[in-house]
Amino acid sequence: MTGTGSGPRDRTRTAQPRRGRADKATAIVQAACQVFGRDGYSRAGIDAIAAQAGVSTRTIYNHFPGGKAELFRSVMRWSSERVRDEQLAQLRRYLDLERPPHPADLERDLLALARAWVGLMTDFRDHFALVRHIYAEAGHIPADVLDAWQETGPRAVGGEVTSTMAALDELGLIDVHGDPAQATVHFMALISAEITQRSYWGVSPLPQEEADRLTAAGVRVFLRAYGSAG
Amino acid sequence: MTGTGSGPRDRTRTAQPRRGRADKATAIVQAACQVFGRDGYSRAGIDAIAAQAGVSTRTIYNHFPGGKAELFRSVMRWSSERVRDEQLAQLRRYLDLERPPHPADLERDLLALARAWVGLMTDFRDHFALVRHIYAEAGHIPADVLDAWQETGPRAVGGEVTSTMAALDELGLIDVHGDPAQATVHFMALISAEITQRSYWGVSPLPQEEADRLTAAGVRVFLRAYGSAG
DNA sequence: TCACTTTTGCAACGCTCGTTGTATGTTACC
DNA sequence: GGTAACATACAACGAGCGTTGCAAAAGTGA
Repeated sequence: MTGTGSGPRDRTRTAQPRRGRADKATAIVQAACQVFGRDGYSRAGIDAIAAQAGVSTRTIYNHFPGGKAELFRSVMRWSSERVRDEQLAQLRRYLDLERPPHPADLERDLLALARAWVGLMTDFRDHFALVRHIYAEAGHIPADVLDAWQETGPRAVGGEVTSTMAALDELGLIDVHGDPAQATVHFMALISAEITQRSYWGVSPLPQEEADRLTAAGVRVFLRAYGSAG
Repeated sequence: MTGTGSGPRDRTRTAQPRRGRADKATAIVQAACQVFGRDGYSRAGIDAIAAQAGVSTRTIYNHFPGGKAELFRSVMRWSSERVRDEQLAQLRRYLDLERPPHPADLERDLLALARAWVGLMTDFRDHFALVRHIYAEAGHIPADVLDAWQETGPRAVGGEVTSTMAALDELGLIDVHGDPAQATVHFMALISAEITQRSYWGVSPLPQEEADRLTAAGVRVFLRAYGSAG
């Protein structure tokens, strides 16, 4: 059927809605984030990404001459920077060290931060799905790409949280037992562990109130272990 | 070289070492566990699995008529049962509820269990790599297969640990604050969170002493939060 | 030694998919 | 309005891979 030999003649079909031209790149990256997050690198097809972006296959190669690999790298950078900025914004919003919280308000603020972060898991579901694929396929991603991603993404956020933990320790609001970095990891683990487990790592999301309950429990446990009285 | 047209004539090559015949099936599953864990479902090739198992491609299809999909399901079952049995064995070894620990020995026993479990992560590296792929590709695995896996694997272990937590609570050794399942999740998260993070989810393993230190820290934090005094 | 099962090598099919070239159509800018 | 940059449709190539059939070879057991 492909060889009817009709040639480029019957191009009568009246143009799909053509938009701008520079934002195509971001549309492609955004669509690629969805498809890579859903299917992973190997399973994800260029055609699927093109369809999702409302763009022709050829356009992808025009914007990303490196093909699938370059596109994936771009998605990693774009998505992790976006989420990192959002996470840091929430951190500064709920734990502004210029105006440290009253001891009585510490749990409230930590809980607000935790809820905001857990909310980001559903707001940026594609991103976290992509992250799962990244860790699963870490052995097939060039080391420098992996390192650069870790540096600008998770490690940047972790560093900021660690600074915050250290500051809270200085203020006597918590007791990090000499290791603010460890307190950071434990905090993040406690607020997300049960949710990620119960929701199949985000595959089947939990009702809001249930997620809130589990988050609050994590914060309480953190404070039992790291509260200044503990 | 394959297309010399010589036909099946020059079969002079003197037979590779032929072994038994029934254990080929387990050899295939074991090899498939390695390859699936390393490469994931899509990337893993039947040829690679056959080579790893020291078996011809055709033999795989003789043992698993369902092809790649059936083989993957068999690997999921086989691997998770193996690890589950090992985890349960360690649990009963270090926390035998027939002979509950002295309060003074609780931390020692919890730490021993935690270290044993963390050790399994390296002993069964292929399995945990496979698990990462399972979670990343959960959307592409039939729901019943996923559920059956969860049931016989993680949930079985979690249930046993939860029973243990409840029993320790009854004995006044810890205080689960009314939710032993939550204590279980938090325990597992705390003992493994920093290790999985620092070791790139197991891609670049940590030195033994470092892993021990982080595990011990996790256990201490757990006891600060869930100790009967807390 | 002789049937019978299992394993193997090999070729081939069919399909998917990444990638590229090219001619045509469309949009933006001056 | 004309020109240059950008997008699209289409076709095609090539490689990889899952899968199957088949006949030779090797092991197994009486």
